[in-house]
Amino acid sequence: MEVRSSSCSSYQSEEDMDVRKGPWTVEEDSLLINYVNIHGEGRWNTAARCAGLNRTGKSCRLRWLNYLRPDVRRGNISLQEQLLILELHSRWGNRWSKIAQELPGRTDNEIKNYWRTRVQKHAKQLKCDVNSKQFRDVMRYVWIPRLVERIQASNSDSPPQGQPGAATFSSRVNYQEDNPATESASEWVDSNPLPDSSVDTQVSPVSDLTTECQNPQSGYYSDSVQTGSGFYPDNNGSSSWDWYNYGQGVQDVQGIEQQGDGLLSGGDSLEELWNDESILLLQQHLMS
DNA sequence: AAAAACCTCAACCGCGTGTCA
DNA sequence: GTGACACGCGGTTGAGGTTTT
Repeated sequence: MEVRSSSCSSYQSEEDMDVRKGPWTVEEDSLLINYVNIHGEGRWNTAARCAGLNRTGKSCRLRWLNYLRPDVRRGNISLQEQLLILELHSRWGNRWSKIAQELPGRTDNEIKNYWRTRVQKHAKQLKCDVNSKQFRDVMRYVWIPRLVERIQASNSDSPPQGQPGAATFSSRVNYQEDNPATESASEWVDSNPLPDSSVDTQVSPVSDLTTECQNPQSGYYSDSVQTGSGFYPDNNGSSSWDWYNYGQGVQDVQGIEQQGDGLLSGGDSLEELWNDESILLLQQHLMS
């Protein structure tokens, strides 16, 4: 398809044009793809004009980044990705674009949506604020360790073929090969037992998350939960989270876990880590 | 089978920041 | 210094799809 360039010469402000909004059509997508293939990303207002799109530059940029970009990855968020999101959010808060940088192919929008629809839903179920200490503790001492266990299990049992939303470890590793600067959050945590505002510039060797997960005794989570060292929230960054008594948090949640078997049931998605009983137990604990 | 409730996610909006003339 | 413009980010919305009643 030919990229129209005639409209490029005559500038029309967005106010002058009757700018289109709403869902993109296939033809609009093609126009934008063609334009970016030829001219590259950036200068979105110009792109909108020169590609003959009756859209704002902002809209073009968003469409490209969230949907049309060739490396954008769609489909269910894998367990590994869920783990990364939880870890990174606990460190960086709602800095979605920063978190997205650690999940190649995922967009900030997607991660933000995931957080709002899945994670906040569970906070609601537990009748606590998603930013409350209680919910953070639950995430940190119950949810994340269970996710790690699930990842270990699914990795050691059988290839997670056919599982809903299962991006395999190998795909995760491939991401890292594609993007060597990307480090595993688990590894980061392992090598950074204390909060460190320098994390932004840190580049650690690429790790294979599989290896770490295959060895629960040496894994970060089991160690840290037992010893009270490890994954701390960051009070240096933009996150508003405070320091808190990590050891007490461990005791709290261990108490929850001791209240019954099946606190967290099996399943392949993060949602399935929760069942009615576990929610009830956690609610009771949070009330006390 | 139909209506209501719920969920997901693409897209929009407002605001802050950076750059340049 | 400052105004205009482009860009990027996080919050929010709403249409459409799915599930429940």
